[in-house]
Amino acid sequence: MREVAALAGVSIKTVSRVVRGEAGVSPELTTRVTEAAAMLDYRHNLAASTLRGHGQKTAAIGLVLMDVANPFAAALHRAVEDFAHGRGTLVFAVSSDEDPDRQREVLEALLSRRVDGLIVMPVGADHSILLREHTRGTPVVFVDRAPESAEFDSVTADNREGAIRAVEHLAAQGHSRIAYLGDLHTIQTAAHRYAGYVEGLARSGITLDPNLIHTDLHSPEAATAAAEALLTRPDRPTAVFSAQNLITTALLRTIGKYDPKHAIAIIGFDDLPLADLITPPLTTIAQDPTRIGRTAAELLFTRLDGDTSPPRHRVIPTRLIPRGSGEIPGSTTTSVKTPADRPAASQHHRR
Amino acid sequence: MREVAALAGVSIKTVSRVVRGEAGVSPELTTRVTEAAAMLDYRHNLAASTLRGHGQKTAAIGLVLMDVANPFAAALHRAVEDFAHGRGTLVFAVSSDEDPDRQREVLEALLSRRVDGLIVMPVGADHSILLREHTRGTPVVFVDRAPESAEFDSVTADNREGAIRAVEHLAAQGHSRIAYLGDLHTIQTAAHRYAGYVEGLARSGITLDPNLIHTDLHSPEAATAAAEALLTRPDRPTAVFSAQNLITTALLRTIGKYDPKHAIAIIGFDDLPLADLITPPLTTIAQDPTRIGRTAAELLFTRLDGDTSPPRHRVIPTRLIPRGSGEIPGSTTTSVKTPADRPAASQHHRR
DNA sequence: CTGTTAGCGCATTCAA
DNA sequence: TTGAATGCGCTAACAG
Repeated sequence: MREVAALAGVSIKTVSRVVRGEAGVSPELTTRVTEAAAMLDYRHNLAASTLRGHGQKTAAIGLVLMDVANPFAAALHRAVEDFAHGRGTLVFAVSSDEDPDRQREVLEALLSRRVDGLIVMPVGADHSILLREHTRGTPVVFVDRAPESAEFDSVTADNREGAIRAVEHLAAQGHSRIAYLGDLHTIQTAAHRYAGYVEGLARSGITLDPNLIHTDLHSPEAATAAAEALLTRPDRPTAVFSAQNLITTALLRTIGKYDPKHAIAIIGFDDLPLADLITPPLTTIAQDPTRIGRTAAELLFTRLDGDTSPPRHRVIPTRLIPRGSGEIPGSTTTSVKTPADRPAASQHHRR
Repeated sequence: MREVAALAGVSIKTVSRVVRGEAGVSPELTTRVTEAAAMLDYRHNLAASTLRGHGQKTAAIGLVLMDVANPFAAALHRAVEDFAHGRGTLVFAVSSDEDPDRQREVLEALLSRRVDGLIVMPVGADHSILLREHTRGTPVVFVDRAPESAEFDSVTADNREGAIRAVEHLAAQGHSRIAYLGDLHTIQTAAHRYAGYVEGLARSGITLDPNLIHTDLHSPEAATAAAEALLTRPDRPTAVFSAQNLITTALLRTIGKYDPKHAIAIIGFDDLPLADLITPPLTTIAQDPTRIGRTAAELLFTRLDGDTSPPRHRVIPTRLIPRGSGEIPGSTTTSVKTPADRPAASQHHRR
């Protein structure tokens, strides 16, 4: 900057003004400075600028996801990026892998780079780092999962409601043996979806059968094993509610072997890219990651703009997308299969 | 930091040493400093540290993708993140949307934050910013697409070879009317895949038919329109090579209407998440985004470690994954369909 | 093993 | 409208 000033024959401060686009520099000097900067390959150093100026803002935010490559997370990331881009802000997206230790690492890395704010898909129950940082003045928004302590802003999908709808939808098709496959119970969304499953059964007047419930499925292998266990039972379920993306995929890969006629109804939580192209087309409870991300970014930037009102908790509705797999009918009664049910069923699962 | 030093009763430099984990501080002072830091909620400011210290490294790199939400890009991102994480480096991932103007914007944003290096999926032909930055000393690695000027390191998939393999595979199943659907010709990968298509036809002794070729399909709508045009031709193709992900998806969504019996063979470039679950299972030329990303990160960090050898160009092989759709046989001759071909065909497209 | 001094690149006083 | 001084938070080089 000194060199540019020298070459342009002005003071350092004038260069600073031009570079930052401040008003109050004569056009002539402006062009002289611009040219000198170009000539010297000068580039403004935002880090140094931040050190001294404008409220210490780094114009960068941190986004902690379970995995930047997860489709849900990636869509959310994109929405946050777009909003931030409009505000001249860059986003550091990092993966926690649902591992509290790794989350701590990445949070420290983010914080030591003095990000202006944080959007976090929290893992684990220990949010001490975030709490400390929050009281220190860094805005924090939770996404996908709400904190136990409602001190942070949050944006979540309506997991419970979505799960209820899924179960009621299956019950409405005549199913009463509805199985549940879900992720780690420690993950809040999983817990909520399970609660919704239970509630959905209750509302439909169906008695919960523990034999049809598999939780804590956190790997494709575990999901596959659970699906196999379920499908090989003598009294196997007529419908399955799969409460997570990867579990649904594992289920779909497994079910062909045990249910070649597609007699078992399936609803998956969270939409899948090619859900409409598989056989039968997959009925899903779709979340809206783009809207969740945008909403989270909105909340964060509102805080960055100085809003200090009480924490807000936004809940984004889910959407049931009936495509076929969730509309395969079951027998209306639990124990007896009337012949009348057969034709209807076959109509649905025929290609 | 000064406050921490005061509270711990040491000099500011000692605090610096402790915070940075430098050797040569007595255990006693270390704990005193650590406690004081905790008490004051002190956090190290990496930006300021960078300003003064260790070769001006910010421990952040920039990753310019076409879209952080694109599955290929997201997988690549994750690989880069993992490698960078092991080196204490954070990554700014941004989306260019294949738009040169937006790319310029995000590059400026990245560069003004003084990232240590750049991994870029380049768009457009004007790489002046990158060239300037490169000569200024910032390592730049191109991914997915190689620069015309071979001055930068690059990591690309073997697009041409993959396309050749796809076409030869289709030809080997007896197809000779093999259509091509491809993205914008200005995108290097698209051009290479097209070149591979042409070469594949040549090697198989098939005369190229311009009527079966649709390029510059850069939106789902364009892809759908092209697919419809192709499928409603009187002399429609018996096989289609779809050279891009989104185009393949559009094709699959369209083809059901015109080819309910699955008589047309399809190979798609780039693997799809549920490719194995659709009907018929989709044969693809799979890239390895994880390996591409890791390799790019390796090259970048090698440069950051001071390697100044000539530019390297790594080409990552693709893999043909036969799943069914690419193995649907065609008639061995172009004009005559012998009855003998029929049964074989039906075997394949039956569910 | 510890402390002192100087200055990274820039923006903010305040003065001209 | 422009410029000179001062310091942001930190670390390198050099003492002690």
